[in-house]
Amino acid sequence: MKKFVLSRDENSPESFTIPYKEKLNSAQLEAVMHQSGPVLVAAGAGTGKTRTLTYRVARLIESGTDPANILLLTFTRRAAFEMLQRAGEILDQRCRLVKGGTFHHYCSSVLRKHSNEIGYPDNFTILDAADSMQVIQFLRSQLNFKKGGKRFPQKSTLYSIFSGSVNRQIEIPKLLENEYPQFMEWTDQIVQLNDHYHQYKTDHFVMDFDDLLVNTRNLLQNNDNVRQQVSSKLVQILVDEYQDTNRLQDELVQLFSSVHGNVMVVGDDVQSIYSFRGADHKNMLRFPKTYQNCKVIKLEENYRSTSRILDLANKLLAEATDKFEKDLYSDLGKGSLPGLVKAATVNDQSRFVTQMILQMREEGKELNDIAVLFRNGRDSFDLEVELNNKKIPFRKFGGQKFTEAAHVKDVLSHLRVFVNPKDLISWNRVFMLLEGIGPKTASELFKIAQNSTNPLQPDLESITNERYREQLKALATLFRTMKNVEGSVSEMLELVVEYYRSFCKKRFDDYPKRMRDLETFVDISGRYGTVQSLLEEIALDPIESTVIDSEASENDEAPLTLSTIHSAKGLEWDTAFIIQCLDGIIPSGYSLDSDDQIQEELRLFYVAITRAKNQLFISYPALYQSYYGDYFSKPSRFLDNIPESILEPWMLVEESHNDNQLEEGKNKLTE
DNA sequence: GGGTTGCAAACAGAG
DNA sequence: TTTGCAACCC
Repeated sequence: MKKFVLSRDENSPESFTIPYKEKLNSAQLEAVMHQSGPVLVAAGAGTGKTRTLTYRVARLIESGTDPANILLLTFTRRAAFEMLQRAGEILDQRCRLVKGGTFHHYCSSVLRKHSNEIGYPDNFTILDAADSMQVIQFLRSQLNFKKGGKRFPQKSTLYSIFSGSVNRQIEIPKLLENEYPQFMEWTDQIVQLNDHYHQYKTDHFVMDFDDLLVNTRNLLQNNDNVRQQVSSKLVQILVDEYQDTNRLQDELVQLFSSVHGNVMVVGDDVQSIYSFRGADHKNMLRFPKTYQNCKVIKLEENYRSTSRILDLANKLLAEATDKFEKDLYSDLGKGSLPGLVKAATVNDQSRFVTQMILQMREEGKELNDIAVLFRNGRDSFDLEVELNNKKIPFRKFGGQKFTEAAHVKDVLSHLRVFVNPKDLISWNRVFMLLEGIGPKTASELFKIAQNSTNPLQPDLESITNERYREQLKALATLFRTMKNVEGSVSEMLELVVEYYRSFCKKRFDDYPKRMRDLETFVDISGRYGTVQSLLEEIALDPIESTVIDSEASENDEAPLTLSTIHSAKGLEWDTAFIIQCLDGIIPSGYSLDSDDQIQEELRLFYVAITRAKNQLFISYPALYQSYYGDYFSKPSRFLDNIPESILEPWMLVEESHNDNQLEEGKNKLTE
């Protein structure tokens, strides 16, 4: 095919309203002003990656690119939202029209538009990881694999296998051989189960996260009309956090940019921390080879952290193998020496963090300039209690999500069958709430519902069992009343929540708290236009638990941030605490038998450290309390070779009335 | 047969 | 805090 490029009268730099030259360094400016063709921006931590993307969005719009023809792909929805908001502030509201979001979001919107081309209706629903696992579990029990008591992999393992195979584009047998040799004897059964899983998803009009990417890729690959239609609207494509994209996403970028070829990817290979999800930082190394005439721009000056924090980061990275050589430097002064805090117990660690935060707040620091970072969601539990006691408001990112809690899933299942009556797993959940109904009866009822003219008002004639006939009538009534208020998402949700109240009471000891959660959920559900969009948004961007909690509280002080390191990616704070830096936590105990995985844990630790602008505390408890008992623990191996001149040891001393003279460099704890 | 209940065991990271 | 499994009731 021939291509004719329509030229446009570019604005001259002088006519821009934004003084780009003053706001950006030369490398950033080059990236922002780049006209057309592929570009790779290799950007170290804190070198103004976000700033560059933000200004580029504004610049493109100023130069006359229709904002609706710009696609900004980011790692989280929040990141896209914040960047476009910033762009809007420096330019104007046109920036809101830019398409921004994650790969999953964008693919989902493409698929809704073209669902018929791939044999789906447009009301397909999205399975989150837990839903997918339930489907797998259901199919597994149907297939009934049992053989001499040999262990068949758990549903979560099966899910990782299926998902890994898709995202890395490796066949299942090969993947088993490489990563799960202990399950190789089950290869045939696992492959068979995967086939059933695929069949299930097409039969029941559901897609999992991976399907959003795969189906979009397949659609664009197999249907040239659609590919042209989609990619001709993507005049400029920007991809953030490119080091954490996988093979499949790489292919998508190629398809999206196939008409215009204007694609800028931005990333930092040493911040690649998502290989467990199939991310391959070699995408970055490959990029210049895949795209001919690709320009490479490096951002190296760090604008975030003081040099003492960078010294620690650089020192740590010296241990990393397989990376681009890169030394971060900054002009922000030396700053204070990062501290390595040894606490006696987990609770002492929490008291230290809490008291430091209180002290900083006293000195005028804002809580939202401070973050506490950790490896696993549960590593902050003790601290959360301590913060609550001291009435310090916080928001937590990562870990268990609000929408993953059992009571929320119960309620959502009702909405899901309402939108997509073929969703068997949700029906099962709905039915199994009823007294006397287990998996077997639930499947029977599902069949009855499917064979009825309206599955939401199933034909109950054939049901002889009086015991649940009444309950099923109540359920049918619920769906009928929901239909009546269709259009008001909050009202529909409220009906479900009221219906659910008695089940909640029966199922949970802490039912008042759970009901309060659900009521808050009703309150915030007004922001979703339709039930379908509520379900979609929630699957692709689950609500954090603390959002629901803080919605209820009246405190308007900007809160402290607690976050897993993974969720803290791309963000920065004046002060950061990294807690639970124990060997076995970071690096995670799961990673110890593979060198590649330990390297990834090291990069993760690097990401954590480079979140801090001014002050950094790394802490660990000397005695670690696990559910199984207490044991003495060793600080992270990554700290082994760090000299005290780079990371200063702190010790915590209990305040005592007859000893007021504390030595220099020591800090005290008070009750 | 099918549903419920109680106990032992394991527990990442996220779209 | 959830999940798998075995023993126990309708």
